[in-house]
Amino acid sequence: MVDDINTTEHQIFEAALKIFHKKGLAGARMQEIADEAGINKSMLHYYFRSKEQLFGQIFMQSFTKFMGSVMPLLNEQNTWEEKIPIVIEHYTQVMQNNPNLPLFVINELRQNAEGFMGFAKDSPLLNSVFVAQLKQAMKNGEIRTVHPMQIWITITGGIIFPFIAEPMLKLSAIFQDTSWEDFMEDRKKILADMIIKYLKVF
Amino acid sequence: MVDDINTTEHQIFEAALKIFHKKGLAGARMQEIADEAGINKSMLHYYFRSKEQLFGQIFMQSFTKFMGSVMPLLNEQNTWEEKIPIVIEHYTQVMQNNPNLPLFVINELRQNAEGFMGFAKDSPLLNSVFVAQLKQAMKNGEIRTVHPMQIWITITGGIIFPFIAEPMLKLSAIFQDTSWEDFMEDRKKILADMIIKYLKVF
DNA sequence: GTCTATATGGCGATAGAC
DNA sequence: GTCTATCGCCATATAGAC
Repeated sequence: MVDDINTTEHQIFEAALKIFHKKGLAGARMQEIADEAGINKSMLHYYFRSKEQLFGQIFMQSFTKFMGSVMPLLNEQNTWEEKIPIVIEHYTQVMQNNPNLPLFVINELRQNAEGFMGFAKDSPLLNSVFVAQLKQAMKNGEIRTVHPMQIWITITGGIIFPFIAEPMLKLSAIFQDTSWEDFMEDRKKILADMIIKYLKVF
Repeated sequence: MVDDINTTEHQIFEAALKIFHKKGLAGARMQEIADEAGINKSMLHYYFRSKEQLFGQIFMQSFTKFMGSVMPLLNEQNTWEEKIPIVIEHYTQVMQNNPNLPLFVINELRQNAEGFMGFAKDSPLLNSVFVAQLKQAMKNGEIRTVHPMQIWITITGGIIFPFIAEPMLKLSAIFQDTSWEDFMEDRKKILADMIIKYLKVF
C-alpha cells in the first residue's frame, strides 16, 4: 500500500514525486530517486516495474491534486464574491506547499499531448456553482457580461504565474524594496479587488 | 557566421532552437536536432563542440529575446495608459510566434538556478519610463498607490499564463462555446480594461 | 567541411544470491 | 524483500577517410 507511510513503496513514491516534480520525466534519474529515498535502485523496479510506470502514477496523482482540489470550494454555499478570495487563498497554499506542481503538470502534459487525453473531464469547472452564480449575476445586470473562463484564468494565473516565473523575476533583481513574501501577501488582496471591481464597475 | 541564413551553422542553430524549446535540455537529442536541420550529426559537434555549448548559445539568445524585447516599448514617449495595451499586444505577438519560449526559459532557469546569475541586470524594468510614469501618477493622486511590479506581473502573466497553461485548459474541454483564438482576442481588451480600471477607480 | 565508423560512458532494467 | 553484479542499449562525442 502506497498509503501506508512506513512502507518502502511509500518512501519511493515520495522520493519520486520530489525528483520528478523538480526535474521532469526526461531529467530525472532512477538512481537519484533511489538516493533520495535512501533505498537500493533495484527496489524501484521491484515495486514499480519501470520508470515509465513510476512516472505514470506520480503524474496521475499530481494532476488530480492540481486540477481537482479546488472544485469543492467552487460548489460551496456562499456568494461568487466570497468565493474569489477563498480560491486565491487556496491556490496560494497549494503553491507554497508544492512549488513545482503546476510547472510539472504543464510541462509533461505538453510533451505528451495526446497521451493523457483520457484524463479529460466533462469540464466540471463550467458546471460549477461558481460559474452558475456568475452567469446569473450577469443576467441580472449586477455585473459585467464576460466569459467566465476569463475570470477563472485571471484568478488562477494571477497567483500561479508569479510563482512559476519566480526564478526569472528574482534574476532581474526586481525585489529590492520589498520581500517576495510581502509581495505575494499583498497580491492576494490586489488580485481579488481588481477582479471584483472589474466585474461590478462598468 | 550564425547570422548568415544560408550557412550550415545557421541551419543547425535554428533546428536546435526549435528542438530545445520544445523538449528542453534534458529531453532534446542531438540526433533529433541533426534530423530537423537535415544535416549529419557530426556537424553539430564540429560547429558547437558539445551539446552543452550549443544549448548555452540557444539559451542566451532566447533569454535576451524574451526579457529584452519589451524594454524599448516601456521607454516610448506616450502615457502609461497608452503603454498598457501596447505591451499586451507585444506579448501576444511574441507568444504566437514563439509559443514555447517562456516555458523554456523558465524551466531551464529553474534547473540551473545559480548557473545563470551572470545574466542578472540592474533591474532595467524598475528604471523604465513606464514605472516612472506610474509612480508620478500615484504621487499626483491620479491612480491608486500599488507596487509597480504588481501591475507588471498582472500584465505579463495575464497574457503569458493562458498560453503556458493552454494544453491543460484544452484538456479540460473548456472551450466548447468559443474558440481559443477568439478567447485570446477578447482577453487583450479585458486585461487592459481591468488593470486601468483598478488603477483609476479607488 | 562533410561523411562513416567507432569509442566511451551512463542509464534503465534484470538475474540471481541471500 | 533486499542486495550485488551485470547486461544491453542509447546518446554524446571523437577518429579518420574523403
